[in-house]
Amino acid sequence: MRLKRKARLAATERRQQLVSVAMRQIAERGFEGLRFQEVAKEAGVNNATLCYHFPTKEALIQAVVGQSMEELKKTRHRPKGIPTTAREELREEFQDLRKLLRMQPNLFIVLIELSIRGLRDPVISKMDANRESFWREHLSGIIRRGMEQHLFHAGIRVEPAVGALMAQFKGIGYHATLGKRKWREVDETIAEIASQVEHWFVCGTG
Amino acid sequence: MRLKRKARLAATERRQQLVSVAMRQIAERGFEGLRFQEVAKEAGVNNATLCYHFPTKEALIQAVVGQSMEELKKTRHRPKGIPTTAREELREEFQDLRKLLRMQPNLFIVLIELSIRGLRDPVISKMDANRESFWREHLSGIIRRGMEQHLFHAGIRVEPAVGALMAQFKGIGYHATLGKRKWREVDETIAEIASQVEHWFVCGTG
Amino acid sequence: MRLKRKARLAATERRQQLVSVAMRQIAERGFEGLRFQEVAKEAGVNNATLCYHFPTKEALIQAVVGQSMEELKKTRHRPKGIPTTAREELREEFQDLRKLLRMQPNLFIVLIELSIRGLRDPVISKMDANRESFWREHLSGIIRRGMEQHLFHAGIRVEPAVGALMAQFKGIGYHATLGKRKWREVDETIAEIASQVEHWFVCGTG
Amino acid sequence: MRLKRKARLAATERRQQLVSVAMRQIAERGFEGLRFQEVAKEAGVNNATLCYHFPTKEALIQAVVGQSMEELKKTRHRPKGIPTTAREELREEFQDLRKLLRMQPNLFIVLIELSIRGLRDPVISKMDANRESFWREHLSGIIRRGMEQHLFHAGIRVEPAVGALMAQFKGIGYHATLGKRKWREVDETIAEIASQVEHWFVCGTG
DNA sequence: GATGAATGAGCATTCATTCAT
DNA sequence: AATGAATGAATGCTCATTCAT
Repeated sequence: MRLKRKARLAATERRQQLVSVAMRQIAERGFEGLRFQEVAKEAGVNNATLCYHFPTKEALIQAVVGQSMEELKKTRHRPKGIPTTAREELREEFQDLRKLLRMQPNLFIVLIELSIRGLRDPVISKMDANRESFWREHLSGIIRRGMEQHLFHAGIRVEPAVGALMAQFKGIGYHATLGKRKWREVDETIAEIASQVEHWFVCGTG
Repeated sequence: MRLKRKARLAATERRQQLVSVAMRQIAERGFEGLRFQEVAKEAGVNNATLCYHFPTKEALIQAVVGQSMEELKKTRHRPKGIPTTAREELREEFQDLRKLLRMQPNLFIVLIELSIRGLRDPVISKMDANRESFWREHLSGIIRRGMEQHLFHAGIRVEPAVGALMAQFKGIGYHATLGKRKWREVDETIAEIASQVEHWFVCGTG
Repeated sequence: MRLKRKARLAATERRQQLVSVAMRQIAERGFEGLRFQEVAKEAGVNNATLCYHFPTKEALIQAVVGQSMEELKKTRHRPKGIPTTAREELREEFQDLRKLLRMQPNLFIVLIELSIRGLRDPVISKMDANRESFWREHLSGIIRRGMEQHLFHAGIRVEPAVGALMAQFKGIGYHATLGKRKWREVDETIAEIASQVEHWFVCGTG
Repeated sequence: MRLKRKARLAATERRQQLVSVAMRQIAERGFEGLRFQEVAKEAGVNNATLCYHFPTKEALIQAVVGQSMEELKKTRHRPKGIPTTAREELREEFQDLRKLLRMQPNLFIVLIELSIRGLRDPVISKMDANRESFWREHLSGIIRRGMEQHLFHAGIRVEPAVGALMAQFKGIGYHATLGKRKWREVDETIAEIASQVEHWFVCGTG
């Protein structure tokens, strides 16, 4: 009936929408480039409405970060019914990365921005450290299982290997995300590094 | 007469100083966190003096970028009197990275910020692309020489290999810079990846 | 069914409660510091509920003012069965003031705020003027009766005397309220001024 | 030459002007009604110019308070070449008050607002307390001198007398300022109370 | 009677930039 | 070369108020 009145959404839906918009805008303009007004405008609501749902800019950013972490977990913790070899687990890591890069490119931008913010903001830093130690554990597990299964070389020193792996994964994400590369090129880079790593870890590939 | 009399510096010296301060502040607070006022204050000059030397914020940032590139080149293009093998060239790439990480940690922060900015700012994007294609050429050269010298596997596909190398270098820089790691850990990561790459490229290491 | 089910109060009760809360908050933070949100929160109701009962901030303030006036009258117009002398009436004025200061300290803050508001808000100004002329009449009556009863000096000029009395009453209230004094000090001040006034008005005290 | 460019004032002059404007506006609208924008507009400068000279609203208010105190002192500490009796000193207190009320009516509004603010703001409270204890000393001195000179009754209890005096002075200021009275009425009130006090203090006036 | 969601108008403050000196 | 004073354009945020339910 009214022309002006915006469709009144339930709080959760509206928040979801606002976070979505904010996330896209962060990917476009960066954390510091995020403008309250712009988010509101794009969401089609008033400035104050945004403040109603997220009382401060920081709160909005936190919500975006929270959702990013959720999406990360969603990809990682999918059900794996069939037990696999460590070699396949390793391959899947690369596949996950590839899938994520394609389906959630904005997520990577946000994560990179987040890492940088971690340099200055101890709260973010802590979150980042947690995520990383969780990931580190995960990768350690794969390598150890590979060695137990006698699929990986016995001489692998787990700690440095995990560090290298993580650096490589980050490198792929960083290189792909900030370089505006074509999928083909990204796929090749992933394939190349995956082969290299497999060659390095797995027995009998030399 | 005056006690507090500001040393009236020559333009180039003052500019040098201002760029230096700006670079440090960018490393501390990021590009978007850079504040004209703060740079001026830290440099001990007036707000307007900064504007005199760098009429816009963009100009100041450009100067910082320019100097960053200079420093990058300085490390890269040092005189290499003795001709070396491709294998040694490759090793030196990793050594350069290691040295740079240690001696110019701020430079990496600026470079990462720069990459992100490249997503939004076409001027920066262009600069980044130039730097990257230059670097790509350099790495291609090493690999090709390695193959010509029959030190590297004949089957290496140069393009993907270079892509992987670059991703790995970036990964190391990114991982080391944004993770507040200890030198020991960084060194191990570099060593690990360097071994892996060598193992992958060089004949007779399997 | 609901545990947190808000008691749905009758309109008058709810209004009473809200005015009470508002009055306390005005005493705490001043008229301009009064926040709709805060009143609602302290009353345990929603923002909009407050607006339902008091459509504008002005309406809420008016209600507070109204209640303040009621409380003032309550103290003043208590039943005085026994006829008294003007001297005793005068003494009682001071006693009333003393009692009111002790029992309704917030009331004084509100009244002072109100006077200031009267400088800017003609509605308040009018109310204040009414209250004052009513009070003026009351005091005039006492003085005139004192003179009729030959208790007070014959030479008293009623108008200036009333003005002085009012200024002194206000002074006591103001001094006591805004100075965070101890009761003992307040009592002494009242006693001193009361003696002085009596000495001035009443025959045979010189 | 330029039409738009405002005359560029020296910092102190501009600050003086801004404080003046702010003081008038505080008298008109109260401390909380003070609007940065309005002050700037009335002073004929930009919003940001005001911020340049007074970085926060609080700073501006402090400046106004500071100047108010200055003006208070100016009236009080004028040179009194001729030595006087305590009786004359007392009379002069009332004369000072009368003069101040006439020449600096805004000052009283600011002082009353200040007292109220003191209820909530400990900094202001402290300042107010200082001013009051200074004033208390001053009045005590007069009374004591009066007693030493055998002009005042020997039985005067100094502390309560000073308290009463202060309350009466405040009452006069408050009554005159917030009641929009005519000078004639104010003068009569002052005269009345002055007589009363003198009658009370001074020997042989009964 | 009560409320959650939404809003418009307004506010202090920030910041890069300008200009006369 | 350097600066103090000044500014316009934002920006995040507050608050009384509205409205459909």
